[in-house]
Amino acid sequence: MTYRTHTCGELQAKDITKSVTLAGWVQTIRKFGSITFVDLRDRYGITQLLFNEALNTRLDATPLGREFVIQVEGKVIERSNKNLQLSTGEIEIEVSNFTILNASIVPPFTIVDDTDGGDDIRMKYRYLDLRRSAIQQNIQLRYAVNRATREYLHNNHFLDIETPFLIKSTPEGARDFVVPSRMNEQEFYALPQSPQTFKQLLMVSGFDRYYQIVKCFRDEDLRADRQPEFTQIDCEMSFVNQENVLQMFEGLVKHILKTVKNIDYAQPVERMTWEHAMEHYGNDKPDIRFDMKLKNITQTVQGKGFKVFDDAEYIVAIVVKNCTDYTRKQIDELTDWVKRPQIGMGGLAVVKYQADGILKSSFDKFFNEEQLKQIADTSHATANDLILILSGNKTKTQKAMSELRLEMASRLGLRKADEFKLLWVLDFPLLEYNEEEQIWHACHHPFTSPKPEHIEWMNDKNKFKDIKANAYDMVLNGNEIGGGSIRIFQRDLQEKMFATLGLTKEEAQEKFGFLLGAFEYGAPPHGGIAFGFDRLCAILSGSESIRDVIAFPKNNSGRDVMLNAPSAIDDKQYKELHLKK
RNA sequence: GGAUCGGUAGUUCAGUUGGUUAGAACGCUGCCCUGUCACGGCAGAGGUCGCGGGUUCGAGUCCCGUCCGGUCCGCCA
Repeated sequence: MTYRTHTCGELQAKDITKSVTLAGWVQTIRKFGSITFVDLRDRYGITQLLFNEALNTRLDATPLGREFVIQVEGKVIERSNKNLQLSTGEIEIEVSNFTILNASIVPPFTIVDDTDGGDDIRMKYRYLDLRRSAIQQNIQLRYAVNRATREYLHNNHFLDIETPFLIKSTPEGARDFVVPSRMNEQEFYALPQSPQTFKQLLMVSGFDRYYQIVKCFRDEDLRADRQPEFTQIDCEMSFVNQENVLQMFEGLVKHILKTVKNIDYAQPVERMTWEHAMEHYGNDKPDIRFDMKLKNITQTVQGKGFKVFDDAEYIVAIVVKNCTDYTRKQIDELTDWVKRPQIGMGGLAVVKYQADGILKSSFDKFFNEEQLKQIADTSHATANDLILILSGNKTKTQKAMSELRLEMASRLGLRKADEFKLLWVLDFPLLEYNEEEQIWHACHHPFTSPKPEHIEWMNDKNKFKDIKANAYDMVLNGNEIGGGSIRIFQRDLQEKMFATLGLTKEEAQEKFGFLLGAFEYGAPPHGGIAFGFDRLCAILSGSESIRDVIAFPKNNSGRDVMLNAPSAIDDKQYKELHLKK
């Protein structure tokens, strides 16, 4: 038996008079006395069926309901009223025979693009949600990105090599998911946070160019763009310097943009140092689709008797073009916005550079016209511009202004979903200080190579914060989509790095002895990068959350609400795994 | 660990200062309809207002606790 001769998305005017068999899901039923229209859906599209009881009394569509799976035989005929919104809108099927392959109870939400279902119910019935064409397109885009990645990397002689999921728990970084070992009492595997050490060992083994589109696991709290299990495009290369890596992988992203979105990204990918990004954008992943850079105006505004400024460590401005018409109400609303706990600023100072050249500020009591002009000049504002100013502790103020910059751009429509701007952020610090734990952590990871000229600073704690690494992030529209580094490949430097991070020699040997050992047998210089595959797919599909590009995602609490996982295990399992209940 | 918003019909939501029998839309059921594609018309069914406690003559509404979900901070080498 042949279930179908065609899909629901392919029949056109040229097929008129053909006899066909279609199978799919009932999307909607529209009954008009003795004739009934049924929209039949599969992943390829929708085809309208015509059930005409005047032709045959068996063609009564009354038994059908939404989401029934049916098979129909019939003839392709021309529609009297065409529907130009459907690819199959010029034709319909005059049904001669139909079979209900499987009935459906009434679905809890309607299976249409603009569904009435909320997140919760859609996740519980994810298999129904996945029938919706909007989600199906995301999943198809994900596959397209996967294919484009494999194609590019294969053409550049990368090998896809699988690495194990049951590995060893390591210190630092994210929390590990842990798996108890039945055969090795009181011992545990960990699921990999990334295949980092394995790919480095593959370089030692001479595989030269490796990649994997691979699941990684981190037991940390979730966000809209963070899942406990997520997918990376994980890559590593031998005998490369930083420039080689940047070239190779901006090529990859350009290839993906071309293949998946048909975008010719001809211009070179912009580059800036981490320090430059922090100073001019207030964060390490600037959105460069628009300007509105942060301007440090601390020197310009202090000493004028305005306590808010005089007491601040750092005062920063952004210039919002053509917004002097902002009303008091809008300014008050922005002020409330920066006062929200997530931003946590005390207030917002404003200077309006009016079209007539007159400057007005929210702190006119302390500043005369000329002093306001100095602020305008320092921040490169001209007539018609609105200057927004935040002040306070440097780190917090930079971060808050970075958020305000994005918020203003969103309000002004400057963050267009169909515009893609790539950026390399370079020269990240090697180390960062964790106030809470009072220790230095690796900014990227402990295998990242410091810049050679900074290696000697690893002997001086006071210079730790100044050590830069050969580490780089790729940023797309203000999202970190990938990050990597040139790695340490000498045993002594790696040991020094572990020591810097506070590991004793014994701990380093216990946790990473295999890697230190490998470095003694002729490890080649190497480096690599890993891209957040889910995040990349979310951006390319215009999705707000990576959940929209993952077939079976977890919710905010790390739960799979469809499976109801995680769940309790039975007593027998506790016993076998040598766990106490 | 913390902040914040939400939980009312199958679904998405409204519900005023605490006050009669808790509403709308979509969906669902039945009937009518030969050209719809957001079909239309008529009729109807459908509710433990997340859960527990309290205040009150009276609680969907106020208070306390708790569970669930969204977003964010911390965290995410």
